[in-house]
Amino acid sequence: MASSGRPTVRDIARHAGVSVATVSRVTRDDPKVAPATRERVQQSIDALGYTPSALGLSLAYQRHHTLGIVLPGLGGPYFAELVQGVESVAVAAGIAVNVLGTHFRPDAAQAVTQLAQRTDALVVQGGTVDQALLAEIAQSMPVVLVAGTSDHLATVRTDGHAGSREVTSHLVEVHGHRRLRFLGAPDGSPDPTARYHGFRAALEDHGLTEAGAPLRFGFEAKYGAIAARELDAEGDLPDALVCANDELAFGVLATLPGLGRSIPGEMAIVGFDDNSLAGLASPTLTTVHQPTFELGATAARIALEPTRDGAAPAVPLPPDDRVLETRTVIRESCGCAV
Amino acid sequence: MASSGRPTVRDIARHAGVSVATVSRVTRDDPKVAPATRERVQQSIDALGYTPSALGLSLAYQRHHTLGIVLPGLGGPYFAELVQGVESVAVAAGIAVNVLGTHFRPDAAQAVTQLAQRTDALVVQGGTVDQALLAEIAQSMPVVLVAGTSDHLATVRTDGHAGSREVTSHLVEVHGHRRLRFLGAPDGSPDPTARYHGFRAALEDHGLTEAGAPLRFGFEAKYGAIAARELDAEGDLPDALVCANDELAFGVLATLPGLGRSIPGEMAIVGFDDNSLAGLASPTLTTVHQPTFELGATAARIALEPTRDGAAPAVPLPPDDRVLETRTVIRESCGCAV
DNA sequence: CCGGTGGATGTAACCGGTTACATCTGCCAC
DNA sequence: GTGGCAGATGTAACCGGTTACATCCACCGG
Repeated sequence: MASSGRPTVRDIARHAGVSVATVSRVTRDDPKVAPATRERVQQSIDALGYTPSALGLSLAYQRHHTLGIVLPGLGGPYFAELVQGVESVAVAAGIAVNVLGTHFRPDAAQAVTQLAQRTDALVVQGGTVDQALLAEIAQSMPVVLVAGTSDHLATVRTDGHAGSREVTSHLVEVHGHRRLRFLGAPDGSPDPTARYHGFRAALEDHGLTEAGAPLRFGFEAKYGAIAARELDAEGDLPDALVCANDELAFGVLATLPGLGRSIPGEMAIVGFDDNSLAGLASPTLTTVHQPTFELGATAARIALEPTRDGAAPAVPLPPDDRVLETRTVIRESCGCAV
Repeated sequence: MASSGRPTVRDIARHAGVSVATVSRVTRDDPKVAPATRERVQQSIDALGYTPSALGLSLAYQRHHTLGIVLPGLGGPYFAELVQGVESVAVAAGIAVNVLGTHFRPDAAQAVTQLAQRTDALVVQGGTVDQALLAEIAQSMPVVLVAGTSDHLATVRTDGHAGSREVTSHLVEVHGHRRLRFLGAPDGSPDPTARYHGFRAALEDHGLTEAGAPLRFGFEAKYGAIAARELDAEGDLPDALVCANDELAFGVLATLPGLGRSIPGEMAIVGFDDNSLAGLASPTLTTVHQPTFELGATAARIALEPTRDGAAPAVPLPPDDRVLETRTVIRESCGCAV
């Protein structure tokens, strides 16, 4: 039945009049094949259009040559850039990337468990998966947590607390703002939480303890727009708005001026991430730069390290905590002229 | 060596004192097992923490229980929503989704070929993969092209030409604009191309043949911002700007007003897609609604259809062309008061 | 008492690769 | 002429599941 479906090693072996071992040697460029035989096998391979099955290879090598990455969802430039960072490393190592979005999936835990079965290592965005589950998975394969902290896992993150504290201090010290609010839900994911705490720390540094409650919203641009409309409807705006990420800030930026409220005239605004849009919108966005691409690339490097030389037994990763630098980028939206 | 690594069927069989066939019957809920035996096997399974290997299952069933989706990249709400549509169908069918971003990958063709090996069906966004390659893959597995046309493939799309023509006509007929420009590179992907041609058709309908060249930019918000700065620098704005998607429109919206140019006062603007942000920004965005989620869901349904009952031999899909409805949504940014 | 029946279980082949080890060949040195 | 060796190739087991078919056994009716 060589006719149905894709040809297999045994089809090639029969066609070329050799054994499967020899065919395998040819496909793997094993030098222990006589030139004439190699030539004959190669012709059969070309004639039948043979490609080794990924499934068979995975089974034999006990390796999938695939890296899994778990995110809440695919929306927004942060995740897009993170994934690109991961891919840049994986692709260079000849490893495929498998992206899983957990947002809106009730069966996230199960989906991650399945993903773990189809991959050699996992890169997980903080706040997407229960840490107990992750710790268990991490016992049998490399798992790297991005933008989160853990006693048991390898982590890669930036210091959101310090960055947020610094940019908030700028608003208070340089521009003299005193009524500041935070936009973004400071619970759930570790990143927004750290940023909120940095914001609070800066306020306390300056004796501003009466800060209003954070505006609890999701992290996509549309929530920035919704928040902007609410703020406008409330009447008086705060002096400055510290957003959990740039996306939210753009949502505000695309809404408030249209409602007749000037930025930064009536209200200053700062973001977090330093998106590609941050330096281009008007006013340009004051924000905290974080190396998102590098975050993904570093996580991928750590995750793939134990898998590197073919033979390694995919040992679990030791706990570790790598912190990448952030940098405050002052532009126009805080009120600074340029 | 039952101690190292995950337990297999044979480990369970030994532990429970039965054959592998019986273990397999228990895991598959085959009724042909005596209750007492089933109980004993189940205890061994629980004791050793056994889960059938996805790899073994795939090999035996010749099926991956995985659907692949190919996109240019993960940026922007359009793709996020498309993926969610695909996932909604796949997850309900107990099928995993594997997302591949081809953007910035020099080896896109190879990556897609690999993906095809690890999945049962493919959903491909138009303009990401060479059609000849797709046609070849489609001979051995179901492939659905989203937002593209083809003589040889099953396709699902919306009529971007008609939608774009309609919204452009609105700008001309209702608001009397005569100097219109199109934002977005009208080559490469089929979607922007169709929208550009619809735009041109509307102009010709009204005898406006002197339209300027399209502003050739990518399709992310940042390019909207760049275009806005260029337009502002040029001096006089067109009467109206027709954007290839909402993202671009928001880039413009987050930039031009800050440069002192009012929208829609000095220039009207319309988008395409009807993002979640479209009704929230200010001015609210006039745009063409397209059922993005449904686009993904429909594509997934078609792709998975031949795979549905376990036994089917994954027959290639017959060529087909399904067109989903679009609807023009008039809001404020075209100049209409609300 | 014996043959037939059907339910429970085991054996072994198969899915598509890799690879340890065995075998076969030709050549060389003694 | 023969033993040893090395290089080329084949055989068969293995990775982790499923499943056609064989086997075993208890029970039944004649």
